Amino acid sequence: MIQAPSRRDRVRAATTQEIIHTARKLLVQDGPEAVSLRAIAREMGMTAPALYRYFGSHEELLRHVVADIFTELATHVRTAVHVAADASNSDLTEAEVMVVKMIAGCREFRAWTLAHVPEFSMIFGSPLPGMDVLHQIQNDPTIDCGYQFGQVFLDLFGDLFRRRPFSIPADEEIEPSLREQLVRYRTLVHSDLPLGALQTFLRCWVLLYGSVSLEAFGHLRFALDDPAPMFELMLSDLAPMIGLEYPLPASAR
Amino acid sequence: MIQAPSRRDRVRAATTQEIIHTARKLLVQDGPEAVSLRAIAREMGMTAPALYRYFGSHEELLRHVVADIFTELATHVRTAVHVAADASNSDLTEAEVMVVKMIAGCREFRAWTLAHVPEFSMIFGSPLPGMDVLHQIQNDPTIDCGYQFGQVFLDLFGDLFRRRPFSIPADEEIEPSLREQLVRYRTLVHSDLPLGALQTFLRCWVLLYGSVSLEAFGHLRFALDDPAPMFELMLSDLAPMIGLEYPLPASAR
DNA sequence: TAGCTTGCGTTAACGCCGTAAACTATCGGT
DNA sequence: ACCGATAGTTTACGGCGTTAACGCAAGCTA
Repeated sequence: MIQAPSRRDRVRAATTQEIIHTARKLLVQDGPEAVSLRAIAREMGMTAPALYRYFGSHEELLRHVVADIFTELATHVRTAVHVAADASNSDLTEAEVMVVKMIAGCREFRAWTLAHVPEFSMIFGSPLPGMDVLHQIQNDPTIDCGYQFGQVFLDLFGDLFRRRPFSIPADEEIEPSLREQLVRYRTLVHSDLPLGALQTFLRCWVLLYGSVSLEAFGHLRFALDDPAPMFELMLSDLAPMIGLEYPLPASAR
Repeated sequence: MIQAPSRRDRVRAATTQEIIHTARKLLVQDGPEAVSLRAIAREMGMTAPALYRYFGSHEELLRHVVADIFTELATHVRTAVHVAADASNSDLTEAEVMVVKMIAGCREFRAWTLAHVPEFSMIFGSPLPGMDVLHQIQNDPTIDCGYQFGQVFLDLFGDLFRRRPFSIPADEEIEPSLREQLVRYRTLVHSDLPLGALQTFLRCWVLLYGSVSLEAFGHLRFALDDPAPMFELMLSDLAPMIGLEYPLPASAR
């Protein structure tokens, strides 16, 4: 039978989100070092030890913040993809729409990142020590949300491949140790894509992550003030890997 | 006239290096948070305020550590390149040797990184806040050493291009705003390479940085336990951009 | 309705941290 | 022999994560 929400559920559930959002606010306003338990509590009109009712430690709180950021990013990319699909020229084929969606997803990933550098640094910068161990821990929010984010791009990629197949390496062409790992990965994410497609997917991810994080972290500033054109170049590297020409034909823009 | 080294030069010059090395030791042993002034001083049998004789603040000390790491990495890559050249088959042409050197440089960058993840995170992870401002500050060791590191790969790249020219975009094919920035970059680093070569250089840097940092930060672990094959794939993406076939012909390995 | 339990907060305290100020010992040069 | 600089000390302040002990109010139960 269904029970009425207990006091714990009502109050506490609302407050954990408040804490996380306060932490994010501090992160954005004052940088990563400013996200201290005392500062969060101060901002909320509480005292620091009170936060221990909600999180076991400062680090656990941060991991929930990371999870929150991950899901927000995933949502942003997903909705940007849908918006692009809806707004696309209505006489495009389904396959062409997939191309539009793919490009929109990559562009939104970059756009969100540049608009949220502190958050991006938190989830994609140097990992908190002890992150390695997390893969063995159950029920960690970070891991789940990270996978959920990866799934957004993987779904996009899978749809594109099914509707507009492109050339991928055959299983025998894949380096054996990689092939074995791709098999594991495929079962982990319950995908039915061929291994070659997964290999291409990861290659695309390397490109996308590389160019975006380079830009966000300022590691191209030694050469360029505005790395935007480099992102476009990256997209032209990406396109042939998934059977597209780039820049896109005018009809798909 | 030449003066004998004053007491300041003798003692102080030796000790700043000691401090930096102690900081690095703590970084490697106990992680980035463990690099505190008190911990460094403790390790050296001193008290924390003594360190203020050598560095104006904790952050300034960290910037010197970053500079130290940058130069070490640059040295490692440079010597690995030389070693590879010396060890290479003696009946190779000069141009073929350049290929060997290029590959060796990229491999050493990855190898050093994986063997020094904490150091890599420090210099290439999410930037310390205030890094943006540093570009206006003079005499900052971090900036100089960062450029020095970049120069290693740029020299390698330039030599390869001169001895074994590959196809690059013409100036007119480069996106105008990027072209303008490349002109600035070229004068900044005193290079005489064509702009198209510099554009290709930066594209290679995106690829190399992306795959290596992805691996070092564990952002491929959601899919792969051992991302080494992905690095090889990245090299095969890189090779055609600079006119090489990859995997290399047996003679050049 | 009285009393007990539980959830959610407090205060106080411990040992870290970066940093500043005042002080001290030691050494080289005049 | 003294002076000034160098390189360290001690002490102190405020902020940090974390723990322990305590308080209060709402909810359930007898």
